[in-house]
Amino acid sequence: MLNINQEENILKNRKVKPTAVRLLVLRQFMEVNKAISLKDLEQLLVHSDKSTIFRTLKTFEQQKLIHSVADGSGITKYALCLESCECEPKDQHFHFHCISCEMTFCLPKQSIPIVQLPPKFTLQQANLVLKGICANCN
Amino acid sequence: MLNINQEENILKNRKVKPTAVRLLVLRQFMEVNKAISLKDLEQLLVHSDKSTIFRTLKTFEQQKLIHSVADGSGITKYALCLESCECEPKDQHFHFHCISCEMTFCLPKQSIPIVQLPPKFTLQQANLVLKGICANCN
DNA sequence: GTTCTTGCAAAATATTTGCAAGACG
DNA sequence: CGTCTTGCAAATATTTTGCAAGAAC
Repeated sequence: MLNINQEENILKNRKVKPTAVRLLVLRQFMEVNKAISLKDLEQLLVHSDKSTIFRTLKTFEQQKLIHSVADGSGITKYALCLESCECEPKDQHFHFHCISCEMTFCLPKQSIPIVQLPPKFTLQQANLVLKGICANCN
Repeated sequence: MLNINQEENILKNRKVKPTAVRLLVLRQFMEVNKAISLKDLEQLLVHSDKSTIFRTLKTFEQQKLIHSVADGSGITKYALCLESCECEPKDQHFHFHCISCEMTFCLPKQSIPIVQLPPKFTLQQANLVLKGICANCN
């Protein structure tokens, strides 16, 4: 299928060898459209090993295919880096965490707020996590 | 000392019985002036038990004396709720995480950026974590 | 064959709970 | 006494690594 080739290309573009598990993990990210944890993936991909998925996440993260999201749930989640997500020198990540269904979504990119830092502090990345109730739960 | 009474009052004001461990934990928060983890406290308060400190943190959090900080380090940290930190319906937390020394500081309150949420999403809290290099490491 | 990936097991790290003894009123 | 707090031990959850077998090139 063309789809598979597309996913393969995504990986190749980031210098990640498109192995079976990696394609499965990438596909999950593309399908769910929200931030998911290692455990989530474990349960979605019952035939792949936890540690393999773990290392896949680290590889993806390193190659900027995904980024980690600390949404305060205590479990590290990961989300796809879309075009609207610039995983570059000055990262900016916006996420919404629903305190009802516990889902975490990426929000479309918006301009970063101007925040005053104390003297001599230099900024590299900004993560904004908004919490509340999502449309489904409202 | 007057100081102790002051700390006792802080606890009493939040309906928390000022026990020995609680006073020690509160004092640590007031002294360090940054976000600290359970493990940090364990090491600072060698004579207090881990689980007691843990429950103290939960109690403090519930009574809005402290709030948790997900700074992406993988370890949950906690920081004092100062006057500048309104742990109320519309929470806003600003933190700075130094990727060099791994310290996490509370930033003084600033107005939260206006962020456009998708339809039917309602906002209750906003957490902004900025990452970079702090003054000490710069 | 050499390098990279995978699965299994297990280690390492973090968080949380059960329970009985003790403190406090 | 009765309630709340504490320490100890241990369970649970989460993240991470070692290693040998297998796949890819």
